[in-house]
Amino acid sequence: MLPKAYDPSAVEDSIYKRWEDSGAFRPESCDPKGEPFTISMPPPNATGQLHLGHAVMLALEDIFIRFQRMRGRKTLWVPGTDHASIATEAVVIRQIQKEERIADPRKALGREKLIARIKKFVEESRGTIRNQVRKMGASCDWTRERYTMDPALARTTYEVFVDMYKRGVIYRGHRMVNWDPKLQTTLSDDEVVCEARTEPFYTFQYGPFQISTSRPETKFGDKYVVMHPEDERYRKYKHGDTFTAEWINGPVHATVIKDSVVDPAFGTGVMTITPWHDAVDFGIAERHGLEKEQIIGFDGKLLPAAGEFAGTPIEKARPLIVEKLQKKGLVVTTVEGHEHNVAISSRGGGIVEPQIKEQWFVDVNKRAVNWKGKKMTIKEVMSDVVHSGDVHIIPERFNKVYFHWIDNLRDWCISRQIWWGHRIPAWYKGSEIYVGVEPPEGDGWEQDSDTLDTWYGVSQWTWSTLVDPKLTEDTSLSLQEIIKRSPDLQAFHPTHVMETGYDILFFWVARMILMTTYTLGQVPFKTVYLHGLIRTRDGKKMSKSHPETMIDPLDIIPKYGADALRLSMIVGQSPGADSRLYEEKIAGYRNFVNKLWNASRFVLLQCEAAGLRPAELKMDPSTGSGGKLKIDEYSLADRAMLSRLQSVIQKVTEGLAEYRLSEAGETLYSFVWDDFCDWYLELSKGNANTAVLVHILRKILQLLHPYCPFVTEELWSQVKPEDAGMLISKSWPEVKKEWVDAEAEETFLQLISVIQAVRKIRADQGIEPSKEISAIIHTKKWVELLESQEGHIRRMGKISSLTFDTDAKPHKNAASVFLPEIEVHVPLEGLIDVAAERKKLEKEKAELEKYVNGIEVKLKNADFTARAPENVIAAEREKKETGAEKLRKITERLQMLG
RNA sequence: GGGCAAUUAGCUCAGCUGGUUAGAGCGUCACAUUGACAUUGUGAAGGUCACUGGUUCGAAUCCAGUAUUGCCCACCA
Repeated sequence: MLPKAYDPSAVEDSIYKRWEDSGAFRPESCDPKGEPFTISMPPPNATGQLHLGHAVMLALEDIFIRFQRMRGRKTLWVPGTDHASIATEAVVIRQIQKEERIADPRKALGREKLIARIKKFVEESRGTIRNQVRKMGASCDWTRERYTMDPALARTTYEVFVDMYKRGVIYRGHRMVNWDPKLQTTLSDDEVVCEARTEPFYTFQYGPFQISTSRPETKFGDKYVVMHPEDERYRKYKHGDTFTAEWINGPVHATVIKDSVVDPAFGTGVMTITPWHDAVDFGIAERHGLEKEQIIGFDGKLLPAAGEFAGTPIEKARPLIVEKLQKKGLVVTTVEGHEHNVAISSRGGGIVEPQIKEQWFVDVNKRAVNWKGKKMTIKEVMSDVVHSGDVHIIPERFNKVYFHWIDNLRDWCISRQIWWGHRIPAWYKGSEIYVGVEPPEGDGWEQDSDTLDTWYGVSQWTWSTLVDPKLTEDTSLSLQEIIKRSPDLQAFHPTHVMETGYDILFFWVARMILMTTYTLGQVPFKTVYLHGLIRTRDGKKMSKSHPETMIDPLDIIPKYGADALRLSMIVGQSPGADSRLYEEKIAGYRNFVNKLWNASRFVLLQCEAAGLRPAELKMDPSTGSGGKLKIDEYSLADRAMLSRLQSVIQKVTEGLAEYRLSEAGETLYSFVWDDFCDWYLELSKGNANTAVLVHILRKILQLLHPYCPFVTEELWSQVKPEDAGMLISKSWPEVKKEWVDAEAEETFLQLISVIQAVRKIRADQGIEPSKEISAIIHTKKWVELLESQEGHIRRMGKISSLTFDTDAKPHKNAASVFLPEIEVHVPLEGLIDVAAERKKLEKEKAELEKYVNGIEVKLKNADFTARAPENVIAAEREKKETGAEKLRKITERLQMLG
């Protein structure tokens, strides 16, 4: 017999092992005729611990996968890890700095040794991650585990790079980049975050002009003044005019430039430019062919161009420069508290300095993708796949965000000045350049020292993980041949769902669309399901700097079980919205899991009492063969429950298929707790139909399995039919239409109403709960059904005597329980007054009739009419038709009321 | 500066395309409870659905505006 309480930590690990050992996670164990269903697990960074973000990702994907697997799809869920170049290198460097007190590990160790250290660190982390993923119950195919630094994935990364280079999509050029002086590397636009700072805003005299800036330290080399071509105030100055201005380190020869990016309304309408350190200025300089000069070094210190300030870090130089200008009398005004945005590195937290550097870029405007029979630009394809619905984003509102991002997308800087990652496959010899997967022949070639942005390689993840690694060892095969010959790639790509946090929609989801459409001519996935951030009870972000705010899945699982954790993150959450998590919530779902456990325990006890083995029990109420009852011989409660079960199966199946996990989960939660436990099991006491009990329990376990796989699998082993295998591979329950019995459900509700009414009488009359009372119940329509349930009603309502009287007339002072046919002859207040109810319905019906009969379409909004009149009319008509349906419903209810 | 979302019970949130008495969980209170389950059961209290207008027979739901909060985007020096 089962213990009284469920102890997840006692069984979870062994259940997981049984699943894994059985091969159930592999598509090869699924029905060979099943349609494939694939998910690529977003690879966690190989930096160590999994957090709640990973936990929610694993829970969601596991639910998708388990549901489809149980339905007979050939499911594949590919796990893996990401080398996470910048993040991992930073973690290891910090570790070395801390533990070995080496100030600059890069310098001290050199490239080879540092990489070796990182590799070792990553190996350990990956082990930890694998273990953590298992703890969550994730049913992914470990035999297909991948890592972004696998030789096979490195090969595909390089092949795509070389291909893009050859077709001119990847280019090398001097461009404005986001330079992180702290980490000594460039960053992509997405790795830069803006932070509002208030700093003084200075206006300086510059020749005849006044110019404003919050960054005086960049102004040394400024020798162009720019204004809007149509600014009347500066009409007398012509484009190309020159003049001499006294400036920080003496006079400069300046030139007037007219450009329409300048906003005449801002400040004085005139600005000087610093093309090397500002993207706008760079654009102006490019348009007019102006000189560019570097003022700030890559170490964040001023260069010789700053004269006496050379070598000073910029933040120190600023007040000194202002002071000097002040002495020269060139400061016009200083406004304190000017708010502007400062670019901060999301990686290292340092201030990002725009610099010009030679870097590798992906050209997003190159017409180089073959898509739907057309040559399109990367941008166009990225936009098209979402517009056309090839990729469907859940929740939909992220479409807008996505399109906005695409519209503003600029070339993607993919080179990073760090060592950990895929090294750029380019070699230089003097002015020669060679780009290829294999190093060039001959001496004197030196490889580019930079590595690729992590997101470049991992953006091929959905398909590079499916490439057959053996094929990539054969250097004579082209990438397209490898793709064609890889069986998994052919069978399982495109993947079905990409489930990830909305915070990496741009970093990753968009880039996967880019890289995969380019290389394969396929979308990487059909549906994008975005989850939100998990926050603390107060709605704050959980952060490493405040460990007390963190909930660690590995602390929670031993205490509450993986199932409870999963439920607490899924049920009651909607996609794309942030949610809060705290221990009481998890405890609530632990209680639910335990409730399920004990309900099963009760069922088993009933079987034992009847001398039956649950495994042998089969329910086939349609035939009634083998001495069993036919369904219409079942009790009211049995039929009502079986009928209710059918609609639950339908709702849950639809919900899961349409990614409405929370809704389906809630349906199950309330069915199990409110219907099955609180009513059906109570009614079964002393009069149980074990076949039905076992049947419903089995269906519940099946339906719940995607949500809480461990406890359901454990219980399944107790109640499963003899010939059935593990729950993980059991087929999903089907709706049996012939068991739907609306009348039984309705009557059952009446029965419950009677019981509740009696309880209420007791409360209202102040009758002590321990004391039994007498009640007379008159029924007309359902007298037979209710008579069969007399025992239950008496028992649950604590009624000492019940009388059924079919001929009784409705009593004036009787309190009626919803229907006039059931009356309780005890005066009481607060129950539904049938007369009032009828009146209300009649009024509503009359009102509806006016509007529903003979559809009169009235257009509500003139604007809409102008735009799409037909649509509006159609929509309006449809509305009226649903109105008609409502009318029908009301009429029906009125008839029921008599 | 642009965009998106949220605002419903003390707390966390449901409420789909407008229509029975606005729901759930937690918390609170009362009562129950010796055999599935105290990780329980039954019930109660608690909401003018942020505000103001509008559309409608009818609005938490649709529209407009306001306020507060949060997020994303952005080259205003």
